[in-house]
Amino acid sequence: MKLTKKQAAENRQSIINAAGQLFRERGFDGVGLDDIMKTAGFTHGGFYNHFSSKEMLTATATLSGIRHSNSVITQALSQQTKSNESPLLCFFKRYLSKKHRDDLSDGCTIASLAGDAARQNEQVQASFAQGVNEELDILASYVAAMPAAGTAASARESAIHMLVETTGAIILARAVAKGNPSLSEEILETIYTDFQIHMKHE
Amino acid sequence: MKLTKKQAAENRQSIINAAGQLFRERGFDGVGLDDIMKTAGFTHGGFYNHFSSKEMLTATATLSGIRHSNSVITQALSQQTKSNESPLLCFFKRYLSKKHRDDLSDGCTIASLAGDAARQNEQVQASFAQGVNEELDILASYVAAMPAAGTAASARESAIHMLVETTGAIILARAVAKGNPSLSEEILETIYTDFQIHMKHE
DNA sequence: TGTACATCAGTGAACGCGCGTTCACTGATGTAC
DNA sequence: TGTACATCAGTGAACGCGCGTTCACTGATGTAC
Repeated sequence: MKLTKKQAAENRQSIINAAGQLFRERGFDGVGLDDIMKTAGFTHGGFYNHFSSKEMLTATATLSGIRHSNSVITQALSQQTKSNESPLLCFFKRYLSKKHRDDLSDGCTIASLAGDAARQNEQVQASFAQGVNEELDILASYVAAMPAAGTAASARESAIHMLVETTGAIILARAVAKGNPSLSEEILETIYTDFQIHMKHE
Repeated sequence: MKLTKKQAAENRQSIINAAGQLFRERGFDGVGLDDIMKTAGFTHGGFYNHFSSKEMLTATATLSGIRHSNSVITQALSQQTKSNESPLLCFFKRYLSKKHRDDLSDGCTIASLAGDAARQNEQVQASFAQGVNEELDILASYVAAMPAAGTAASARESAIHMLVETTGAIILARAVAKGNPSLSEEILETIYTDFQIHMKHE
């Protein structure tokens, strides 16, 4: 039962999407091809018609997942907010919320998989780096367009800073959430409050 | 061949130490009890004489690993540096170095395992949270003792900030190291430079 | 202090189970003529 | 435009292998008397 090229491409994308979701939830090592193919709606023997190995899927799903998260950011930054709240601060509020902390499968791919990516091969890390760079570009171009913007170099530095603080806070908040909920919230709130203060000064 | 209580306790600690090192290197899911027991110098059947499950070892090795890292920090902060450089800044320089980034097995336990800890049960996360709180205490009491110190609350906020930035930077730098070495270094340098500037202002 | 026995940290083999990968087979699609 | 055939995305079963866990056994230690 051969499929049309379009149908085959759609099925391939289903596998990538299922992998992205499950990887974010359980990590690269915590998910089998069996789970992924079942989630995508197929039997797992057919996996190798689309990818040569689990590592190839890992690299593909990583970039696809980060790009999906990035598109959410782009959308959030382009939206007008009620009141005169900055869209960036508004996004940080959502990003540093308990809701996002507890939502592994639909949340930020960088935050969910950075720890795992450290132990992956060059190919997976190249995908990860590509996604990170694209997010930095989004943040830097937003900062550069702000009223009190400095140089392009300082915009990129700000972007790196924002990325490190937001992902770092979520990663740590998740690591202690079940064991010490108040510490987890304290971390998120401290970093968010700091963004609030910083952005009023600019 | 029963052993003295002292010998048995030492052997138990060997297992914990081996687990800590291997977990930092390869993550909780990436290491088998076989590897751990072999590294500690035993056959793997004996594991259950010391721990009731892998999860119990995971919780124990996590706290032990973080405490070991914390003792390194305490030592670094109490040391006088040549020139009048701050011991804290000096520690950050070492923490945010390529050497530390590439040294998973002897490096910071929080940074190596935060991503994995997010997917562990309450018991492991309680250990993780305990270790994080102890590190925050170390940093906060150091900040509180600085010449320009503010309130105790602001010292803790500073500590959380430092923890999030340093671990966040190392985690992201590791995630892209093999795929984009210059991005990896850029992240480390940007965060370190920011600490330099901030600490001169205080 | 000596003796007899329970304890328990080791060993090494075995157990199910899930994993990544392979393979023979199917049958609709896409291509060559 | 029709026909004949190669292609290839599916299925479902099988393969080794490594994992966490269990178990029978060993023999020195620690304890009860």
